[in-house]
Amino acid sequence: MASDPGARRAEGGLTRKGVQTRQRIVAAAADLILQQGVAATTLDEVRADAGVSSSQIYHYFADKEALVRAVVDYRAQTVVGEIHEPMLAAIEGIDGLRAWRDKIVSFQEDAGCQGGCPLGSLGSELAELDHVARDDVAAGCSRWEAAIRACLQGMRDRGQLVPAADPGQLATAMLAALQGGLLLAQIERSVRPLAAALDVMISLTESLAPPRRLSDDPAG
Amino acid sequence: MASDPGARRAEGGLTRKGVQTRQRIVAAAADLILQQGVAATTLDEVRADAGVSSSQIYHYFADKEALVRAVVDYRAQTVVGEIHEPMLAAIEGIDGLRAWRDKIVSFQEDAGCQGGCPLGSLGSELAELDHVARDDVAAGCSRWEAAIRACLQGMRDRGQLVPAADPGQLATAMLAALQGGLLLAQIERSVRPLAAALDVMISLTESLAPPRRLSDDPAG
DNA sequence: ATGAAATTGGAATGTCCAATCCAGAATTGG
DNA sequence: CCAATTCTGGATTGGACATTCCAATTTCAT
Repeated sequence: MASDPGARRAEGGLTRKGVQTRQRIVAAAADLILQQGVAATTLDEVRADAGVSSSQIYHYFADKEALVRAVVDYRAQTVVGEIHEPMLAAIEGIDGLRAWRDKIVSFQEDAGCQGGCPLGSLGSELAELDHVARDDVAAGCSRWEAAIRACLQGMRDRGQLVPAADPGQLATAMLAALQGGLLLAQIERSVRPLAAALDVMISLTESLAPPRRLSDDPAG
Repeated sequence: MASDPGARRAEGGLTRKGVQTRQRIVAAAADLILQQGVAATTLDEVRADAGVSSSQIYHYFADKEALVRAVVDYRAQTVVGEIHEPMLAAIEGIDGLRAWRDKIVSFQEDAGCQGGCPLGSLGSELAELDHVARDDVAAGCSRWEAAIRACLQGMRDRGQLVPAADPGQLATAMLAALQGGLLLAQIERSVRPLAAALDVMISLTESLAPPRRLSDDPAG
């Protein structure tokens, strides 16, 4: 009825600055949680790292649980939506898959194998404590799996994999190997298990390439 | 010098009853921690479930951290030492590997996919918070991996796998697939990812069987 | 049996941390 | 500019939980 008064902007009812502040809080919380887990991260640490005051957190989030859920959404969006989906969509063959593996391995190497998977470790810690958060993580994993499947499906459609190959099952196994490899790497503080798990899965994929035929054009 | 007085028994200086009480505390803590994680498990819950009083916990353990470390050792011993090592040692071929897979999958099915891996989830939650506990989990994983490797090595030695197969790398990938499958199953509340991951790894192992030769005895 | 030491019970303590409150500052549409 | 409303800051509160304390009981070697 009345015209919208005050400083309203986005749908959530936040001004430009408000959106920035909220984002700063989520990012700070996400970093701390990756480093030390949800339970060990206090809102006071988040407050300090984000450079905000205590009441600001409660201005944007109902409670810690709501902030954690925002962190889950943030991780799902960045890890899957902004990193893996584009990378996987650009893959055109086994070599692309190897480059994908190399990026993952060297990223963990640079991180000193700390924190494990930003999404998977959230799932492990929250699965039995917050069913909404678990569903959100599950949705992220589902998206991730679908991106891998689409990559493999594309390879099969282009004749780079035999028709008998099952992109769905392979994608599930690939994601499991990735998650397990990240976990073992975190525990062992070495990328060895991560690299081995991905290498085995990629070798398997390579073994599903159709046999070379004389009519194939090697320069294609 | 003086003869050992009082009710001393084992090396730890505990009587029979003391050992039982301590064991009851560790088992209760292990169950609670599997269900809801380390941070969400209070010592008061452990006290109630174990049927002991508060001071007893502090009689046997210096603090919560010490109890958690005891739980890690307990899990490593039961999961790896008492379950998987014997099972893997008894495997004689691909069929045995499939039976191993079936037991893991139906166990998780019965558990409603709750809790994930009793050892792996501890690793995920503790890796960045307690380096001693992380080392203990790493030692357990290392034993687990060795048991899988010995199983595959045995198959290769018996000529069930081609000489080019690498039991070390395969075992690492198998454990990663298992851990990742357990995590995804916990998040998705379905054994689907766990079954798919193990099936793919076992199919791969099967594909490493040497080709049938006419001189082989099909009844052997 | 007996006494020294281990074991047990329950109440008390102190700290940490999530969550609240209210007053003051910044922002924006009109 | 101005008034409405959002945004911000710091102090406060209340509860949960790990940890401590001491007295009472049980256990076991001799």
